[in-house]
Amino acid sequence: MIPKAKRAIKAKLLPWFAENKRSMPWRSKRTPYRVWISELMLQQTRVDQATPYFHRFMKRFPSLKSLATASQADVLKMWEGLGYYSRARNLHKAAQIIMEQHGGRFPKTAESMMKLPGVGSYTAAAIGSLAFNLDLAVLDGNVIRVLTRLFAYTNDTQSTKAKKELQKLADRLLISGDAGNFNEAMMELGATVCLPRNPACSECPLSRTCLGFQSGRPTDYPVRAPRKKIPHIIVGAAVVTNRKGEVLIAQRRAEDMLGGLWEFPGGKQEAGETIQQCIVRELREELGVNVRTGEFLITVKHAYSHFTMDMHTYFAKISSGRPRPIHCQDYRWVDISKLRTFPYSKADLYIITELERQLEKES
DNA sequence: TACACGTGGGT
DNA sequence: TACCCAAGTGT
Repeated sequence: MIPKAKRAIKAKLLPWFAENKRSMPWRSKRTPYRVWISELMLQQTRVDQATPYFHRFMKRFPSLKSLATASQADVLKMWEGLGYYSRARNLHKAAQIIMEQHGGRFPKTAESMMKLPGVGSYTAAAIGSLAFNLDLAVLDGNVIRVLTRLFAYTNDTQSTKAKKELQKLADRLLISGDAGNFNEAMMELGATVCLPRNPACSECPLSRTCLGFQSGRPTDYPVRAPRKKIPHIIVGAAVVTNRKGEVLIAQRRAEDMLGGLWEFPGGKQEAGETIQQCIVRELREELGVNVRTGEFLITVKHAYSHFTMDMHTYFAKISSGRPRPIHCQDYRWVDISKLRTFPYSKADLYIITELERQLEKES
């Protein structure tokens, strides 16, 4: 079965890929740096979403050195809106490690790459195959779907055992000397033909070899345990202004979710608490100030990876105390026109947009 | 090992 | 609407 599949990949899939590959900016020049950035951006992210970020990022940080010497805030600002911000924090750290410990040269083996923060087995194989032509097979969501259908593989793909077996399968199918094309072809097939819900088997170059297709139920694969339900929380947040018309923003702690990003201070509503009481308590805990809440601004409804949130946002004024960074990394009083120079998550960007809209309306 | 970690598009 | 999913990694 494996030799037959391998022949089909060589005779059918690679020619299909040559004909059907989409134009992507990082394909033009496959330097290790460019491949690294693109692969990180593409983790759990669609090509269309990552593409504009890649262009902007390469313009702002054209070299490894420019990235390593930048501030974390600048790197996060370029990553703003892409999500999974640990990717950006790790990327920045890794760039500094490469400058300091590798003389500015990207490491050339999978083992040394995987010592870099944020580079796991997938990224090491992707960079190795695409930038250094190493015989390394990637295993991502696409490849898992293609392989489980191709071989009608029924183990839960989230198990360690299945990951190992599927990696071994990919290793054995890999076309030696052409790993980059093999990897991209497998992923491209998964992304455009071997789709999760509605696979286009009639257009698939591997359908004659595919046990999933022959079973008539390709969408039975991959097999995985059902997801758990995710919780919903209510959050109160404050746009605190002072007499100068400046706004108080706080920087999230490095190790927390959205670490290093800035936000309008606030937090999760507790049982038996009104949203105003929540805001007063959170501002006291986070920044050591007492506030009076004022007018309602906006409710931001947002879905994170592991919970959903309604963030009720009110204006507020400090009634006593001076801000101190207690449950945050830093704080700043910022003119509204300068708010966007700091990096935020999407939820807080919605607040800024609403703030600007109201300001526009008043003038 | 299972869960934390963002966001946007598709059905 | 609510859920699923996407070129994963770290803990």
